[in-house]
Amino acid sequence: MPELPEVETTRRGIAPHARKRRVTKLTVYEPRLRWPVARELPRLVAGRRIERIGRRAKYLLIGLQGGGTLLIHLGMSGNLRAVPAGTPRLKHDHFDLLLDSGVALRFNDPRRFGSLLYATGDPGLHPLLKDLAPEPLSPAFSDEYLWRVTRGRRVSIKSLLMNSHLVVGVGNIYASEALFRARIRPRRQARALKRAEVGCLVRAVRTVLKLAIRAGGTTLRDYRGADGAPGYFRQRLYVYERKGQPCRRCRTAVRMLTQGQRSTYYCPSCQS
DNA sequence: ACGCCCTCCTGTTGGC
DNA sequence: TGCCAACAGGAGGGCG
Repeated sequence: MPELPEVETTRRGIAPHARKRRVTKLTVYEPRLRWPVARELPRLVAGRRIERIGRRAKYLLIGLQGGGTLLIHLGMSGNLRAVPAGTPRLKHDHFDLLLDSGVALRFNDPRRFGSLLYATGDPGLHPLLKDLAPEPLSPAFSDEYLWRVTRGRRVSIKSLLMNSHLVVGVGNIYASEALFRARIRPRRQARALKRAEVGCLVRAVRTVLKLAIRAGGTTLRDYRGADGAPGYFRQRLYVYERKGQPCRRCRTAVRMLTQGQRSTYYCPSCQS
């Protein structure tokens, strides 16, 4: 589920609840997530004020008074929602961050690919964050940057878009959508892209992520924002999960192929 | 360094 | 209807 737009939507939904609040208690019901939740985390965060609620790539960052930061990753099927304290726990609810306002930030993740980590000091120096590519909505993600990292790469451009050491925030949905918008076939080798195509792709990535954020993300199955509402970008998808259906630009049937064990969708007529 | 493939986990879907 | 394989939004890690 959650690619950058969904994580950003979650961040925006959580922020009004979390800002300036104190963490009353962290309750971990199921520590067996993608990375085991540190046993000492509850006593480490209890009583501390939340000073900042940020995002880096697909990680939510909850900055605490005194310098530490909670890192929350939603994995494939995770949600973080603001619920009233005492709301009955459902299956796959793995932790509650209870706030002094009586709101709990509740993490639900059926597949348990998500994570709850803690960084001391600068979260950007955490091992899982330190080698991430620039933010796609920042100036650092420039034509020049993508041109440089695509040079000499034999990997397909679609797989490259999903490599978080080169591009962050773009997952399986938005990789297909960005390539459609840039009119580039997903199987092209990254190194074969022309300069103009790279520029077009940078703009396409930015545009699709911004539009999806504006729509509250894409809900295919599980995804819900912090208030429980689905995202509405699904109805704006051009190719993703539209195999066999007419391309919304030219009416040619959308095709599906497999790259790196992931499904890719494209229009054989619009994209070359 | 690079690129490919496997893995973690549960739930849903589609084919027989 | 039931069973089982395939597949699902991420991404670290191991291997050649």
